[in-house]
Amino acid sequence: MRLSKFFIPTLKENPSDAFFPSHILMIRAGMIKQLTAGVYSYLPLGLIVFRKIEKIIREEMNAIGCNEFLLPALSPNELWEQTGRLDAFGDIIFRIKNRDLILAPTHEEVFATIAKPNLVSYKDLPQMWYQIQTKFRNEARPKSGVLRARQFTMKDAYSFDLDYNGLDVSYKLQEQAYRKIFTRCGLKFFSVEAASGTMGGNESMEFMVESDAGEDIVAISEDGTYASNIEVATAYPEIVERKNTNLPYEKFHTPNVKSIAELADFLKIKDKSRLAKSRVFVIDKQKENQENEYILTLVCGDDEVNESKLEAILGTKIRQGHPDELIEITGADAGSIGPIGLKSKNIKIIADLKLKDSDELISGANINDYHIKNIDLKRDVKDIIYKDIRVVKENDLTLKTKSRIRISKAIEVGHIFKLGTKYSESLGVKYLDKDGKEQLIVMGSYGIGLERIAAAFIEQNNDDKGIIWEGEIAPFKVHLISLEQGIISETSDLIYNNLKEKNIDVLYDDRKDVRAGFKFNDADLIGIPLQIIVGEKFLKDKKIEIKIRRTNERILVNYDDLINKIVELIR
RNA sequence: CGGGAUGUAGCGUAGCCUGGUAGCGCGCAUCGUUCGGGACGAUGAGGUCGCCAGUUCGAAUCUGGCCAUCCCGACCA
Repeated sequence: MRLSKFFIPTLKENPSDAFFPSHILMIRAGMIKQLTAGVYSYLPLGLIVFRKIEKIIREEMNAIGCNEFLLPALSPNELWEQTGRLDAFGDIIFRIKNRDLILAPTHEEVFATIAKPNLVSYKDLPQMWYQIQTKFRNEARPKSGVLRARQFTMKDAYSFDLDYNGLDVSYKLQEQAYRKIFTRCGLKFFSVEAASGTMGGNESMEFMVESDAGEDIVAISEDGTYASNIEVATAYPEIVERKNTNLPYEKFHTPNVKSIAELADFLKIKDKSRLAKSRVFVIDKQKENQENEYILTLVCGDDEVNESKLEAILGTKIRQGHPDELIEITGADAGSIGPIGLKSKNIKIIADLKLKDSDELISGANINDYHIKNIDLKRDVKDIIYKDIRVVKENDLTLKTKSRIRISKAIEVGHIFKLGTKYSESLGVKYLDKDGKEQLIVMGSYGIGLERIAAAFIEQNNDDKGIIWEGEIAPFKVHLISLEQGIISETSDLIYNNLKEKNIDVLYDDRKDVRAGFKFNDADLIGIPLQIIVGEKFLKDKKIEIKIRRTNERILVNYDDLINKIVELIR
């Protein structure tokens, strides 16, 4: 491609509303342009990169026998009502105003409607289907460029199996394909255990790229044996040891003490582990004649409650109690709540494993400005349940190997789910087995965010000059820079044609009246791995300069050896 | 959805407090000089100052409403 004909609006200055390197550089290198919040136009250079990622994904999906489809983005409301996801997704779904249609945020339902009349016998299974298609999600807060957009490209795949053993096989195939895809895309990635959220199902795995621009938080062990999304991460519980002093519990006055930090200050202590932190959660009633359920959680003062773990334990959505509810339920405001003397009897108490049978604890008295000391959970709190409900912290140890845990931010580039029968049940996707008995098809679902791969790659591969492409997803292999007219232009044209003959993707900066420095800076910004610089300085000795973008290393080669050297460097 | 900020030429911004000719840098056009790390000089084009209403002789500037964008949080395959 000749740069004189290529539309690539590079920018010298940083756009004012971009903060992360990938966002800044994708705009500055002319890859994308924002149309409105969370919606981007893909410009030629960006599209070339996205297409290369698509090609890798397509090849790896086809390699495991996955069939490519292309489903519509529009989809009837009715279909989504059948699985209950019109409500479950809520505001995240874009709705068409003048038709009962939605813009699909994912495609389980639509694929299932194809499966239903066609996968009817055990002989039809298993099947794996996928598409690479535009998804629409009405994100409340789009951010960080293409990392969280309202319109984006996803590879979504679905497996249909006879039973759970079959699902395990399909899931494993997808997992292996994912590892190949991300490796070929040049990402430094890792996989983590994950929560499945509104997708349903039990087991799920996320593929993560560590980056400050990421929105997920992960716990990673130093010995490399453990990595998990913080939502489901567990650590070795350092039990708060019993002292067995058997002191009676005692109420004491704590004026204006509202938080654990203030309580520690008031008591002049540093170790907050015996200051049991209480929080009240509510499960809203499902029907009119039911009552709300309340849960009081206890964790060590320096820990936090992990609400997603709590939801998993309870098997339902929870919410934090409103301030006016708290008084009603406990008798006190947040800050003076504890496990003893609760006003309402209908409260389930769940304590973290670290507090198992602990004594000499201090917690709220359920009377404003009072706390209780010498609480012995074993002695004083009946019907207490111990569960792992805390958020894993930096320097915690892993459960199995006691390796130190690090907390980091990460970009989720892929997510695979063992869905099970959630959709086949609600949509009636069944087959007849060998014995002529009706069975539910067991499904899996597998997603990759295309643009996120590109953004994650740039997050991991950039410097103060720009992007540093490498490997298969580089938009071009070589950036040929011609520095003058006359003989230099002729030589450059020759090199350009030779490279094209060798099928080497080359971007040729043949622009006239553009000064050298401008071309060099554009080249570093766009970040093609190899630069060939043709200028008078070396051409007078029949030499051509090759610059390696990543290392800034410069290699001088004889004109006649250039193509061979380039072929060698690309390999 | 809650909190905060911003909106002035294609991009980055000053001016707003204290109302009176809309300014600068980059980019763009023409000419000349320059020509291996975002050149220099000269001339020039480009603006409903986010939108609507109000106050005023007069509003980019003051007031109110709306819209948009960004940041923090909530939410979130």
